[in-house]
Amino acid sequence: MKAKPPTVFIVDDEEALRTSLRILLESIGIRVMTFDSAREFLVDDSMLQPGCLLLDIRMPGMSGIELQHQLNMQGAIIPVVFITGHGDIPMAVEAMKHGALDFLQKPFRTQDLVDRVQRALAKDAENHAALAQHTQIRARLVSLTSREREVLNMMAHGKPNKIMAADLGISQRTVEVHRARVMEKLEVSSLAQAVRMLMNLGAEAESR
Amino acid sequence: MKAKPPTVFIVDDEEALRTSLRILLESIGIRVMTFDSAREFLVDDSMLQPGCLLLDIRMPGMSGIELQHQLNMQGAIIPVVFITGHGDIPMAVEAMKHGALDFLQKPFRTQDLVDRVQRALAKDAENHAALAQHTQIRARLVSLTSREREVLNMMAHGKPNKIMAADLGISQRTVEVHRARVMEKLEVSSLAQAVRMLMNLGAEAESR
DNA sequence: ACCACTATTGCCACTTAGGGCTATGTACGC
DNA sequence: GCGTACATAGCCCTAAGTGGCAATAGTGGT
Repeated sequence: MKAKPPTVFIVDDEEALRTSLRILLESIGIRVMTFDSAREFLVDDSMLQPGCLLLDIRMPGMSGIELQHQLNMQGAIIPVVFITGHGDIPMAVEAMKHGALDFLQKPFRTQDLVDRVQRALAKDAENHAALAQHTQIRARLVSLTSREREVLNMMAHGKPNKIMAADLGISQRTVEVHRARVMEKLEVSSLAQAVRMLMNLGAEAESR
Repeated sequence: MKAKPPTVFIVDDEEALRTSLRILLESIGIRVMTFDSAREFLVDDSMLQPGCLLLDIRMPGMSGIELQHQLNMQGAIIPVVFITGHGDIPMAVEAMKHGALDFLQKPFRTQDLVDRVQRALAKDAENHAALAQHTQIRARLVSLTSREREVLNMMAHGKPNKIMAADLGISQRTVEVHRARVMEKLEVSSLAQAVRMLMNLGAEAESR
């Protein structure tokens, strides 16, 4: 598809830190984009792009924690690494429980930072791969009519056409037609593949 | 099946804390078992029982963190809540990354502790429910012969019997027999159910 | 040697699923 | 009103899966 270069998004109100992080990361060939406030990051569409977020907690206006919650509510999948000089344990624990990938204290060793950025970028690549698959599957599912969805669900539970016909109060032939359309729209050629497609969506939606 | 009462396991070297936690938790009707060292907990089989673990970090001998790693390596599923008076942020972050459910600092409000214990017990109930299901499914899968497993995998990929027969170099009738045995041993009556059973195992095994 | 388990295959009858073709009825938007 | 999308359903025929009955064969253990 499209292999956009991953970018490290840095949100921090201190220009000195932004600059030094930019120099450090660019020196190892990583694209960097900086923001001096959470708002500025939010108005951008950066959270949708591949990359990771290095986020300060204590900032004027919206805090890093608030930004994280905002991103979670928007369903953003970008990995977040907090960097802070004024954190405490409850704050770190809360951030982690809300899905932060890491929580780094200033001052830090550059190698630590680089390691975590790389782990975050790797995680993001995973997320995007999974998301791309889900998006495609969802697109196929929404193209089904409501009747077809009913039939699909019953298929996924192993009901034979005869039973479906009885349950739905329609003829078996009609069920067969719906079933054929379902298979066509989902772009699968066997019931097994259709079930797997559905389970891939359901199972990962539960996880975490 | 067996609804064993959940137990809160407390591992701390300070007797005073053990006692006060015991009194607190037992006062709200929760079973408590205490240990004064990580080793003592490990020799017990408590980590296999339903409940949760309240774990101090700084202890003589094996630290709480080390115990957590040990439990992870043993595949224990018991939720761990750290309680410590001498923690720092990197330690808390590491503990959380390694799957700790929470990380509480002393001194804490009793209500906070109770909340977290209850969340941990709820989480454990979930874990055990999922584990019980997995165990049962695994038991059925191991009862399959290797040939049956081959056929099952091909079934799950939607291959028709004719193709399986060709791939395996055997007659179609034989494939049908294996297929029938698979369905019987898995205690399912449709291909869809068999696929769902397999996916339940695979998908959750990947997650986290 | 005998038994248990597995794998193998054939025959037959019955049930299901799938594809092609055609056709009716309804709802919606232009 | 007309075209489109959707649901409905019949007929015919082929392909695939299921279940019962019977039989051969190799492997491993008692």
